[in-house]
Amino acid sequence: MAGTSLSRSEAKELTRRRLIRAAFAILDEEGEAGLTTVKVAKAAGIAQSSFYVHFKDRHELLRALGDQAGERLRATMREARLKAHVAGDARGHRDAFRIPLEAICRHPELFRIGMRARHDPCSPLQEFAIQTAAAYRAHLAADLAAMGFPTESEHDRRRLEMVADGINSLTNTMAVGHLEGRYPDLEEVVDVLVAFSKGCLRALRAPAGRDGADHPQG
Amino acid sequence: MAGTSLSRSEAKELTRRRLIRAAFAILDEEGEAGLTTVKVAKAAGIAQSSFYVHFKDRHELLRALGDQAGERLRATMREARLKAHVAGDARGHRDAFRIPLEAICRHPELFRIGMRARHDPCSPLQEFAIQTAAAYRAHLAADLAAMGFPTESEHDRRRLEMVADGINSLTNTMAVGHLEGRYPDLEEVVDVLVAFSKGCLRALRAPAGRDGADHPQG
DNA sequence: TTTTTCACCGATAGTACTATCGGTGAAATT
DNA sequence: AATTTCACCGATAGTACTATCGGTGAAAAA
Repeated sequence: MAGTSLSRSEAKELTRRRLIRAAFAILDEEGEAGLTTVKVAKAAGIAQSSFYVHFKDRHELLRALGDQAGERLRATMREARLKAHVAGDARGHRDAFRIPLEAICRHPELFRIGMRARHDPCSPLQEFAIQTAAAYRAHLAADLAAMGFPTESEHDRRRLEMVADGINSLTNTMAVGHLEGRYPDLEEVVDVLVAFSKGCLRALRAPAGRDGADHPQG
Repeated sequence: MAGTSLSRSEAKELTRRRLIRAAFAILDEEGEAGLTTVKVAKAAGIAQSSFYVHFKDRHELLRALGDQAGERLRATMREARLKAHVAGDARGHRDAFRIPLEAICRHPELFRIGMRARHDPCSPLQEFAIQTAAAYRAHLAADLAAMGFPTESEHDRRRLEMVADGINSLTNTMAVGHLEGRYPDLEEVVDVLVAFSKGCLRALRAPAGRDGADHPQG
């Protein structure tokens, strides 16, 4: 092996990274209930008691996991914004859906963990998951406004939020289907997402649907 | 109090029901990690050891919870089918979205538990949650086919599944938003769901979109 | 009335995990 | 070279939960 001798701080940092990597793997495979100091330490190749050299307690590990996941997410969103700006209009539109899908596929374990934490009230990661969803929603809402959604009235803005929320969940659902092998062609997934959003855009730009004047009971 | 004297089997059945009710409450509030025999028994007002009079072990309780949730869901879906058949076309369309939403609002704790279990590999309820999602998807796919989605080719059928999957997740997401108070008007939620699905229907019935002939890479 | 059944109880053995403590040897510092 | 630092170790106290066991009293059966 090359470079066997590491400085003490380098070795510690490496061990810490091993712990976090092991924690993500366990979190993905066994859920939060399976994430014990015993298992994480063993998976990282150190004694259980040495876990506390790196983290004050179990809770601090979870906080570190959330931080790291958030960091990775922000990087992905920066990248997505950049690419979308560079690309043209129609192409940028497809990218707006493809890039998040690709990001999910790059780190599916992180995505799955987030999906789980989203609805788990006893998870320290729940707050992170909710903030993540909100951030992605805001990201999307800006794109949709640029696409032509009206944003004048209070009603319009709430509807925009609902649509962004919807497209977010659609993206997640399609990603799950893709990861489970049900929708193997990612371009087809993008097609469906585009159809959903474009269809919705068109339906909502037309002032009223076809069922009633506005909506029957206010 | 009236009818204080219950037969032994009646009293036992009542205690069992108290246990299940307590279990659902704890599952909703604290997640599956908080669902211990200690807490459930205490919440139901019996000794921890007496838990085992009613259930072989902790796992059997979870199975019972899944069974009960499934039973309630099937009843809801029967009801929805019935109402949709009775109602006319345009009205039935709105109902197809409103009825599941109302069912969710009737038992939000059950819904939340399902959402959580859906992505939790160590949950005995995961299988139930996945089957529930699949059943609802099938239910919806039939409705969509009736609405005019093409179902001839393999490609069409997969796309139909994707759309059903999508509408399912949209319904869930809107329900969450409604339960969290972000989308207080249920009719508006139905509007958005209708717009999504009708828009998608229209976009997909037209053979190709506007970005490319079919989809670039096959 | 006498006997049996059984839902419930308290106590407890066994298990798994958290977090602390003193010890150790190699890296870092002096 | 002598000393200090500290990442890691094994041992262990403390905690929470699961599941079993023998006992109890009232309902049910005889």
